[in-house]
Amino acid sequence: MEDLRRRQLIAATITSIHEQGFANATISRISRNAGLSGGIVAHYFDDKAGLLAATMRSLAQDLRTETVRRLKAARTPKERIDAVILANFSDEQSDPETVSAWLAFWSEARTVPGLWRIQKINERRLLSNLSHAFKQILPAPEAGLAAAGLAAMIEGLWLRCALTDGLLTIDDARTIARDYVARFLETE
Amino acid sequence: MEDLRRRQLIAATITSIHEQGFANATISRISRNAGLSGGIVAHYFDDKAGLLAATMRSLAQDLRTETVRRLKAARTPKERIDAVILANFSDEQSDPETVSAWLAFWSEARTVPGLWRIQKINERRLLSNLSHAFKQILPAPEAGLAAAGLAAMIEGLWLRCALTDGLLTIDDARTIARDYVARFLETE
DNA sequence: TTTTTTTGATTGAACGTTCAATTAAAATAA
DNA sequence: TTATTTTAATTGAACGTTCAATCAAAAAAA
Repeated sequence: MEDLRRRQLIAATITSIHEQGFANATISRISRNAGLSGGIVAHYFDDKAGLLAATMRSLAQDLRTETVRRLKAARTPKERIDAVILANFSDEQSDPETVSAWLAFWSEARTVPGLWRIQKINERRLLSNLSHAFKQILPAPEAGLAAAGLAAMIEGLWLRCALTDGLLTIDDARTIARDYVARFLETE
Repeated sequence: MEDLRRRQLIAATITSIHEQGFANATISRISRNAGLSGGIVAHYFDDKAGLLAATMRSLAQDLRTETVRRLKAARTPKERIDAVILANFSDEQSDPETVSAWLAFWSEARTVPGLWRIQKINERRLLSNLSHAFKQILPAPEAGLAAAGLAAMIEGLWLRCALTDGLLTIDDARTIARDYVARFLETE
């Protein structure tokens, strides 16, 4: 029951942020979206800050699970880089609600310590996955540049997906990211 | 006097967003930061929404001015692309307060029509500047990919500058963006 | 003086939190 | 089984706080 309710409220938080913006994602709106009463948030998450932190943790966890799953199937460094790209642009990770929520949390995390920690861990993991793989196929200085560049590009593509309203599709994003990687590898 | 006050309040809005986050950028805090009283906002901007829209417009205007200035000095398509990169990563456009404010407005613009229009115009201009230049030195399909890719990368690098706390410097960002462009041009 | 600018107190609405009351479920006893 | 007790889950209203908006009054400028 506890797990179900927590999942319900986290899902309703993401939906609320997507539909009305972070500022209007109030406890009463979130709980109404979840089909529950307002008081339930305090029961399962202590307070609103707890619900928001749990929501961001849930988003990070989903992305991590998807990434690990695809990395396991990858055999070469090149495949590992592609796995990270495909994980970030999978259907679940790049649906509009998820992307909207990520964008809101990026903005919010800057000044909220509890969210900042989650953000840093996530960011480190992305960069570490990419660095490790690039270092096996490129000389050190170029590998660092490729990893930082691809990490920035992935998040930039997410941002544009959230802000372009269909002008840039997930498929375009995949193509652009993969093309970027290919340009590093074809000189070998 | 009117221009001075408007500039004061817009600057105070950007500072407030950077220091306390968008949610805590209240009228009383913004006006206190500007050394003025709370009522002044209504006098010069009607209401808070007016001040926020004016702030985003001011950010977009500054970026536009800087871009136009550098584009005028550019002679070749390659120089025009570099001008756009250098404008986006100039000292004024990429200082922490400005980047924090942009991030907050990106998030907010999704659900606020008045901000969404500003965002769309800005986005179109960036893409148009890049597309036009790339089309003069690359075949059409590759030019579109390069323009979309560089636009995403520029915003992704901004995002990382706002969220990495000095781990990625403006200088790194410039290097990564320029390297991306170079990889398109060296195959010619 | 008249007009413009600025203040700061006031208002009403909306928010997060808290908590006593209610309901449903589970455990125990008859 | 049926009745009773206990536990847990959930509600919804009340409270105090904070905010944006309003406005009458004061200050400054013309």
